[in-house]
Amino acid sequence: MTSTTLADVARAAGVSVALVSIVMREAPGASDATRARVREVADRLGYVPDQRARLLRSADTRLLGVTFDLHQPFHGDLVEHLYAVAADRGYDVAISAVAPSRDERSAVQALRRERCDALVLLGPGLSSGALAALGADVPTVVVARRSDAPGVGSVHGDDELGVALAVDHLVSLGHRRLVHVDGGTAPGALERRRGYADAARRHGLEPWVVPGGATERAGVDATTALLGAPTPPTGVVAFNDHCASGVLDALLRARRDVPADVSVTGYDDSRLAVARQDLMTTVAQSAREMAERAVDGVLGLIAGAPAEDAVLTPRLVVRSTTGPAPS
Amino acid sequence: MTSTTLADVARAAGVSVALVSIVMREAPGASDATRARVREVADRLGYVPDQRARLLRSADTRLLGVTFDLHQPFHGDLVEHLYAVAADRGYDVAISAVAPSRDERSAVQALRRERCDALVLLGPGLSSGALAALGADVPTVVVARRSDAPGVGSVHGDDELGVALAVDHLVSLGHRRLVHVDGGTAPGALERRRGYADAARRHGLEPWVVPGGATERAGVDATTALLGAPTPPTGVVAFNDHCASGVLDALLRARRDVPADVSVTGYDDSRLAVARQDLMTTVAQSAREMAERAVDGVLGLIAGAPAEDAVLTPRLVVRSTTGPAPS
DNA sequence: TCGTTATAGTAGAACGTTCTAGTGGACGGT
DNA sequence: ACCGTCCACTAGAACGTTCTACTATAACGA
Repeated sequence: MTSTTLADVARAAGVSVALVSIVMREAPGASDATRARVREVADRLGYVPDQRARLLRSADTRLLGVTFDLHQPFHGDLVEHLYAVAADRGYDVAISAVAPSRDERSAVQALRRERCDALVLLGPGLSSGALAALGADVPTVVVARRSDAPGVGSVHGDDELGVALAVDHLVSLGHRRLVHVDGGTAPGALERRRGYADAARRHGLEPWVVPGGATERAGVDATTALLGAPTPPTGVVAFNDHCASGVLDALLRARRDVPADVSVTGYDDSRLAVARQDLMTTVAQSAREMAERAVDGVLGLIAGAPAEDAVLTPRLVVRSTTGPAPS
Repeated sequence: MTSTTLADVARAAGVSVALVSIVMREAPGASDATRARVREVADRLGYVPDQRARLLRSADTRLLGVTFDLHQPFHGDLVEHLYAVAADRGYDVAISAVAPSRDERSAVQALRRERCDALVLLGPGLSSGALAALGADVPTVVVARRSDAPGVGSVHGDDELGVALAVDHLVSLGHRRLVHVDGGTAPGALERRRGYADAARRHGLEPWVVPGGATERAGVDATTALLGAPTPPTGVVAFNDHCASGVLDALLRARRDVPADVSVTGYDDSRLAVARQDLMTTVAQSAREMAERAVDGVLGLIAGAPAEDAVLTPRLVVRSTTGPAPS
């Protein structure tokens, strides 16, 4: 039941431990003949290298610690890309989940015990003080959040620009009565609110913001209230895809046709945006690009570069929930 | 930048390495006075124990490896509970994600390198041969799937019973024209199909199954086809919540009222079931209970008990997508 | 006074790997 | 014949912890 070690393989192959290590690491210093023989023996014994012992020996672990929220689909996308990007740069990834019953401190602590070379935190709720303290100990980059902590890098989308893209799109389709169902106190909500207001004014429109949130329910509730308005909007810029999904639900229930009567935009281009029957027009943040900037950010920090704040340009994805304004 | 070790703390506190180890582990063998002093020094130096070195020394790692699908919300729930249950049993959890770009083999291999004491695989797609081979090396339990591999435990819901609960519920509401939108080749689809057919016949109804799938789109497509039938169903038993969500979408689009015209049931009680405006009637599998059975299953295997197949009893959650059959 | 026993503490091996500093032999040039 | 160089390979230390075996010291009963 106890696992095979380098020493077992060495004994069985009649060579030294060091040589087996050389062969397993594909390092120079062994003839092709012995290489083949050692490999054969290792396979036969079912040898699996012990990661802990390996890392313990070498100074750097080439391990990137990532915390993410288990219930945030976009984090799933990010983690997937982080695996790929890190592998490409020769790094391994250790992930640690955050959930209602498992706070961020525990998640980070678990990674620190693993002695990760650097940390990538996805949408962390940590205070900027805690973040700064962490960043002082280990190279850290936060994703999908602005970093206000010195020494800690960050990667996030340009939310103001993203919302402006949605507004521009609707205006170009002839819409004049635009409403923003906002994100309340969710991260990024402030920027999106501001982006909406600025864009609206730029087009000579009076900003119209109703309180919402980051969930379907918030979208439903806001829309129900809106439909009672004397002159309902023809275009809705929702805080995110979840919220937009709620908006669509409520509109459908109220027998409004999308996009003939009302156009709706989401934000995030999550799985949700393409799961519904009507594919959603939304603002996409490239998970791949975010992952790349995050990994390169921490690698920079490891190499001694100063922390930087990477702002990515979002992209409008036009699908079937937006169309010409009703005449 | 290099981290503080036991030796550093020992030197600073003027005691031996072993004593610091004793204090950090809260093991007996140190006076309260020194305990306090050593702790103070450790805190001051910012000592964080090195998990790798610690585990390397002790024979068992008290580490449970878990693989899960990044894009499966129910897996998120399971992982969250696994963290809690494992902690309760004195075990730590290492998670490794499966995603389109990261196959199960890599995910499992990463955990094996960590020398986990046991493996819990959530909804694995591994062949039963591969599973058996794995189980021979390390105690393994699969969750949300039947294990056909000898030596490998499993935990899953009683799908036939779950679907029967949904059918019974609809029949008790007076429905007679029930259709099952099935899950195609998805895991569990076969059992749910069978459960539906048996239950229908038990009530003297002719089973009516249409091909579906595990996605919103499948639900939409199946429903669109159904609405063209000469006598459309009054009750729809969908393969899962995603599928049911698509069914609801399509019904709403077609101006059918739920539940006045048609009743719909989902399966899984995922976040989706309560995210929609109309809270979904669905069959719940307790994630908490699954996590408990899974952890206890692997602990049993570690202790030398034979592998077992735990079948959990599902529960019907009645919400607002089901109601009396139209007269 | 003397053992006996409990308690506080220490030295050093061990875990499985990588890395440094070699050893010894084959080969080639002078 | 001799020196140098390259190559395949090895011995043993090192990483940071835990664990076993051991040594002092103090307290206690007789």
